Amino acid sequence: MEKPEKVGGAYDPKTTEEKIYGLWLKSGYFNPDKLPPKIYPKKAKRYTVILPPPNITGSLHMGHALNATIEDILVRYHRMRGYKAAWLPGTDHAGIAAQNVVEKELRKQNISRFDLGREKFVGEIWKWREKYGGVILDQLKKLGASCDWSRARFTMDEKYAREVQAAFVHYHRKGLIYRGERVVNWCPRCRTSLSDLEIEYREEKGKLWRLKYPLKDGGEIIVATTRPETMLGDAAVAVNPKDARYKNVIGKTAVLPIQNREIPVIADAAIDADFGTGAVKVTPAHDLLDAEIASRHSLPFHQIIDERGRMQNAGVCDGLKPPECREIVLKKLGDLNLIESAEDYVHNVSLCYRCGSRLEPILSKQWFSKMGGLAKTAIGAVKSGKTKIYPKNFEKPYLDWLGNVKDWCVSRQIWWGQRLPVWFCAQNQTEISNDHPPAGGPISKQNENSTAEKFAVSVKKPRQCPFCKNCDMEQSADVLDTWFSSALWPFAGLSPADVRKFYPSDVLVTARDIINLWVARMIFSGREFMDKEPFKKVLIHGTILTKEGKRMSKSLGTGIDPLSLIDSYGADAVRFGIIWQATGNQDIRWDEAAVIAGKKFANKLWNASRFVAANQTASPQKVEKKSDGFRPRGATAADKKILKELTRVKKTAEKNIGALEFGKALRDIYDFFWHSFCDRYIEESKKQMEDPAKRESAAATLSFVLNESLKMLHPFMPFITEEIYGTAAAAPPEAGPAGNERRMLMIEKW
RNA sequence: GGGCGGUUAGCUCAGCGGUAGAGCACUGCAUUCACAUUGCAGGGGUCACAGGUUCAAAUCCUGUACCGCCCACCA
Repeated sequence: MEKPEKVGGAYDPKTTEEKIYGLWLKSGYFNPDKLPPKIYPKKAKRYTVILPPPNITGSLHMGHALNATIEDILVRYHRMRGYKAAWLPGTDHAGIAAQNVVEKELRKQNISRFDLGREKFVGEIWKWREKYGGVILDQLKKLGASCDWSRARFTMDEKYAREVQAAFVHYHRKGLIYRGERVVNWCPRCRTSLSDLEIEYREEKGKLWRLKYPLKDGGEIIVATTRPETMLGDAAVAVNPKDARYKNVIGKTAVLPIQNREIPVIADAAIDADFGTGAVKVTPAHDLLDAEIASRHSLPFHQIIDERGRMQNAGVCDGLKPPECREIVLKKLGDLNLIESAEDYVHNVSLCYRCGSRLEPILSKQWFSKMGGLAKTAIGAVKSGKTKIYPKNFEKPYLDWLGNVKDWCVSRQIWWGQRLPVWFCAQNQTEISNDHPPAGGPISKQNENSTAEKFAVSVKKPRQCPFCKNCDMEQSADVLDTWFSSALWPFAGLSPADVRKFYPSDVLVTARDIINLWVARMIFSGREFMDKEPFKKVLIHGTILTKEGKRMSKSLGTGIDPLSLIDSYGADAVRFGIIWQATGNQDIRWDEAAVIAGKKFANKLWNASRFVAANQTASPQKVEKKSDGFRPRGATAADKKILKELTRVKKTAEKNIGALEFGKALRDIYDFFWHSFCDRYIEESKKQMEDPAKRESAAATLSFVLNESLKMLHPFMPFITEEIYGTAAAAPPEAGPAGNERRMLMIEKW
């Protein structure tokens, strides 16, 4: 089939996007300090958004694209409304994630981090970061993000890191950070503690064993467990005090099989009489609930699993992994005829959120942040309405979590991150170093916390050891939780002048999975250090899923790469497609058809503007200002109608953007532009053009409506609108056909 | 165990008290007139199910079913 030669041709995003982004960068307008003072006077209001700092390990995925598109819409819209708009970007050092990535790289050469040693290994991560850490920000540029790149921060920048350490010192001085030996969630692969929020659960088919523990005075008590191997660390058997079945067993002594250790039978209200046999083996060092029970009853903590997740000090199967040990224990118990039964049982196992390894609760010395008071301020911020969460449903999980939150383990035993500003007396070392691979020996003594520990807390190394007066103090080997660091993101690392300009920000846009992990912690940190909530609004957007409703995952190959979409359809079309689907706050089942619709729409815009350009009259157009907008002299009914509709759609767009309803806003503008303007008005204008008396008003109306439409669409589709605006097609009538004194659309008055 | 969403055209979703909408897909017609990445016309839905409130319900209330997500120390 032969196609007729076309004069103008279709819009090609590739040839324009790079050029336009270059123009924006050259203008400097992404930096609010460089906006033209004529348009943005000193007293102009500010509008600030902070970019949730992507991990340096990441590459742009659909979630980032959605997040960034929303933020860019808000920033561009407010910039056009006359606000000194700022969007502050940066990246997160992503402690465990980044360390794991580099460890994996090294493993290919058969090198472990311990082979390199701490300093060299951290050097490797820095090298990696130099090479790849900025990739994701460059990818955001492809999307059209109007971030103030001159203010890009990194959470491991010297200034930022120092402020993170200072925050630790501040909390410690206030008594809000303390050191304690507790049972914590431990990842044996990453060899670090994790906070309660850094755990993922997976259902696993296992068995529930009923084991017989003989009583010293004869008889037996049957306990139910999913992990028989942990019986080697048992310190008691517990029952509910109200459980009639065990009334006369409480206080008696059981004899732990295999080790033949005597353990008490105790009563604790935490035991559910309806589960299993109603009697539970208590393993204080390897179960969070058991640890609580143990501390209530002063039971000993037998640490039988080490930092590598291997059995130790158990007398049986030392050095083996727990599942291997389980077989041995079961065999021995079977031989002793102490297994009552074993039934199939589905239960949740806890996994490391970074590497997916099975976690082992172990007893460990860690640093904890007291959450009580801080949680209260974070609750108050939302309850008082000082920080508003959109949509409102997300307030409940936020408040519920804060209402029951336990102290936050903020120390990590990895190497990549801000070192704890804690200095130990070298003569009285109590810190267990994590700088060497654990030998498998005892990692900490039981109930050691009574010893007075000799450490000083300060950002700088103390000149003189306050304890022995003459040692070279050693800094704690631990680093801070990445989320402790990112909790300070709204202000840390900014110059004092910038803090005044940009704190607090207007809106935080993020995904729901980090409401507690990040948002709540930013809110109380903001209150603690800046005495003010860090943002007025929190917008929780949906998650982009596959068309089948499954999570997008790189490893499963279900992910969609926004960059390849941009390559195929253009950034404007991708932004359009994302926002088209982002109505309400529902999760999005990704449909590429929406991006195709965006590409078609871009083409429509392009061609409509060519038509408008071709129909401009030589002389400047006369327009009258009416209360409801502009109206050309001698306007026809059709002219008036489209102008009236334009006024309406503009107001609706303002309302929708204000309400953070971007999908609605876009659909409405789309419908107006395509159907009202192109299908109806442009067709009508063709007739008007033939009548000399109606020609001028048609030309003026075409130009005016196109011009206004470009402005409305610019936050959504910045590249093509900027490109068209730079041509004569969209010259505002009052500016004359050649478009004198044109500004860039990005700073044009909305 | 608790909480939060969802269930509307073949697909992805809007609508959230007044006689069903969009994009894509589908059917028919129309190409020297900005655009075939088009225009015009059209087909297609007992709005998950069952009760209730109302003059009126996809829309409000109650319950059920299925799907999804989050939280939780049932060992």
